[in-house]
Amino acid sequence: MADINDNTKSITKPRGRPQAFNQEDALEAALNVFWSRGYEGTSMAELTEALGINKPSIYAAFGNKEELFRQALARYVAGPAAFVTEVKNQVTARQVVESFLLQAADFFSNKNTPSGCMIVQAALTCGRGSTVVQQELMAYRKRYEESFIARFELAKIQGDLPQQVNSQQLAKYVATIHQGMSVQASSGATREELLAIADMALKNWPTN
Amino acid sequence: MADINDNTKSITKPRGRPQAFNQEDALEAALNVFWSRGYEGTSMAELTEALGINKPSIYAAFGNKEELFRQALARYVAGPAAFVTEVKNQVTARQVVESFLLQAADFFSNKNTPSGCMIVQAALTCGRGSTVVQQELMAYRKRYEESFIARFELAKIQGDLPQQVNSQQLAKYVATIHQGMSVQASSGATREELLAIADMALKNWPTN
DNA sequence: TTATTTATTTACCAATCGGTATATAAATAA
DNA sequence: TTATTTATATACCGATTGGTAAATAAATAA
Repeated sequence: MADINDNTKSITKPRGRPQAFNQEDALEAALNVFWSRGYEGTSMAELTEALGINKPSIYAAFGNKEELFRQALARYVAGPAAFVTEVKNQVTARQVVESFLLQAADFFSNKNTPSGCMIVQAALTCGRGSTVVQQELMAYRKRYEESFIARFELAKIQGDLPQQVNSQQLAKYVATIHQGMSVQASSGATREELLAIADMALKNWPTN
Repeated sequence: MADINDNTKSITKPRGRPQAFNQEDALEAALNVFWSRGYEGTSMAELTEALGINKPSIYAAFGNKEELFRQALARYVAGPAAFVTEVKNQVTARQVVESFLLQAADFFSNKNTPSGCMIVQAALTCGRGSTVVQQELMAYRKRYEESFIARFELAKIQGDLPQQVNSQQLAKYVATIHQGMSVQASSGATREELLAIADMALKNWPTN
């Protein structure tokens, strides 16, 4: 029997005038602006300029400024910042954190992208009208921290992290280094300087 | 002979209508708004509300928004954040940093003041029109870092810090912890959590 | 008292903010 | 062709931004 929701024939061309821009490219351009200027520091005027698209087209494609920011943020997490999730596949907790901080040093000082972490910087402070975005970024940071806690608990079970280690504290310590490095990067710290910071923080790894 | 610029007789009352508000109190109120909302996140409307003064009086007393911010920042440095300078009077480098990070933990989590460090948060990202303020805050951070470098060099001369220590790297490490703690505090970290981070960072102190 | 000086209040300014109504252009469907 | 659908460009919206002109109030000086 034929499926009523059969969409296999949707190879047919869409009905009206085709979009004149590549939506992924536009989203990446928006990401770069939000990443370097923050949420409130980015104006719709600057976005139209950077995307090469007029405002009504942006609103038709992405909703509004806040929605565009959310989609840009999702792209940031899945794209340039994906290493933060991937490092958890390292075999030991120590290797996870080493890989995390060293890659962060590279990432934050990459001259082809804005300096520092978008999730840390995009709305640390903001006006009354943007507290929703501010809290969403806080929630992102909290979730990342919790994922490190879970990884450390796993490491304790697997035996590569001492039982007496406080996973919450260790995760908060690692997150703090990461966030501090982000501030340093946006203040002009070089790759070498960031690597030296990461090295120093890693000297501090708990042992039996 | 009488000094032409003799101002000793300036006990005389000023000429016109007296200021109806206490300028120091107003500046402190402005500091609190800028501290919690950042430079761009603070509007003149919110300032008039917080200071209880109309805009023309603010402009007459402080210049403009940018100047008011600068004066509030100077008050921040000389007042609540004065401990950052004072800790350098501790006798050893190790004591300087310990005192610095533990006091920062207290300071950032003080419930009577905004969370985190104004110099870190007030303009990490901003719109095109505020890059001057952004760079001034960067310069503040750089100066603080340099003052720690100088203190560590002194400690090496005084013999309480090993000669092979790289003062630049150590100062950058300490600054990174501080800045990371600031982000943590503005994300809701408690005093105890911040103290645990500081303790962990201090475990890492260089020895012979 | 009257003149002068300074601060406050009110009302306003141009520019910019995020967001949209309207008209037109470019595609497919019939 | 004509109708329908969707995207574009232009021009505009009310609200808010930082900042000020003008009128009034409160003090001292003469």
